[in-house]
Amino acid sequence: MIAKINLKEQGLTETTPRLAVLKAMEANTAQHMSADDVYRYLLERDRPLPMSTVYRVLAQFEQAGIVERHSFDAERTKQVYELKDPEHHDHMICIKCRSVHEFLDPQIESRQIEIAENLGFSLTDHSLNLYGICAGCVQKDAQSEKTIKQ
Amino acid sequence: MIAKINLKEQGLTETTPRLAVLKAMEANTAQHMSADDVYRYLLERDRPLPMSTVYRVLAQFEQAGIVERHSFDAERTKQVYELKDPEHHDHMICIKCRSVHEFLDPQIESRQIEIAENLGFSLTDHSLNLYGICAGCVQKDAQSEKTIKQ
DNA sequence: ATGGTATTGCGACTCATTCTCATTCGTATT
DNA sequence: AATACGAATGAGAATGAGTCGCAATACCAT
Ligand SMILES: [Mn+2]
Ligand SMILES: [Mn+2]
Ligand SMILES: [Zn+2]
Ligand SMILES: [Zn+2]
Repeated sequence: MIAKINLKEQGLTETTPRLAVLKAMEANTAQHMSADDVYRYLLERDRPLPMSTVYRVLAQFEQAGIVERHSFDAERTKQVYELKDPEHHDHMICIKCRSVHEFLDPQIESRQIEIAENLGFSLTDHSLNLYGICAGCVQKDAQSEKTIKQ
Repeated sequence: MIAKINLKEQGLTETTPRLAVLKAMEANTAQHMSADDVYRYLLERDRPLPMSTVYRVLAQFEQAGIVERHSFDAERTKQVYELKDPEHHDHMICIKCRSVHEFLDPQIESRQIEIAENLGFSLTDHSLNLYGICAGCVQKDAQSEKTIKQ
């Protein structure tokens, strides 16, 4: 449940493109969306916005703390956005099916703070991504192993 | 201390470009080097290699497990490489001076494994980056605060 | 309405990285 | 030592995500 976002309260005037992008994000809270995902969503479900505007608005939203940007996928770096979770969470990404699990581990969170403190670092942010093979894909893998052996 | 690397043992024939890139990496273990850093290092200290070859060789090294690739810097994604640490470590990056501290925290490491297990994930890899302001930059910040107030 | 500021649309641009392909190298075989 | 053949390289073109510049619009306060 992400609180209803009011652009004005975030210091952004309510323009048509901004409202459109916000709607796109709110309609897809289950996913992490690339700029292109937003672009295509609006093209199909709403009104077309040029990519440059999509990027610009997402950047404005990021600055305003409305969305968060991530680069999963160490390699092919296409960045993705999601509405900012007032809590905060980290991500576990399946390298087979690209599915993403979100989690929050208090132990890890507090260790990070301790580590930073010990080094005299003033911690402002962090990103933790776990990569692996999700339960579903592990099973599929086991299946095809069998098939091959037959 | 990173063990002497033998290309043949890693399944790579010893060609001049490969040896050059390897030397560049070994001469700069204190840093995380971008492809361009490697390129410029070789240009100045050794023999010029085309960027395409630098990228190609670094990719080969990555596949062979000789180097690791990271994208620090959530924003301007220029990737960096380092000789693979047989231990493994995570990174804390100063957002002011771009300096990088390496650390390894057994608690965090083992929590990650537990988290993955609990979700049925088969963990293959992870990346943890802490962002903040390093001790040095915190001080500088404090200094300039004072100066402004005068 | 008027003027001034903020935002948008459009295309051009950047720049890291990858790709293509002709040439060259490495190595095994006659 | 010539030949053959796949592997690796060099040079530059191509790709593609993301950014920029700027004229046209929209928004807002007088
Ligand atoms: Mn998320
Ligand atoms: Mn490192
Ligand atoms: Zn999966
Ligand atoms: Zn610093």
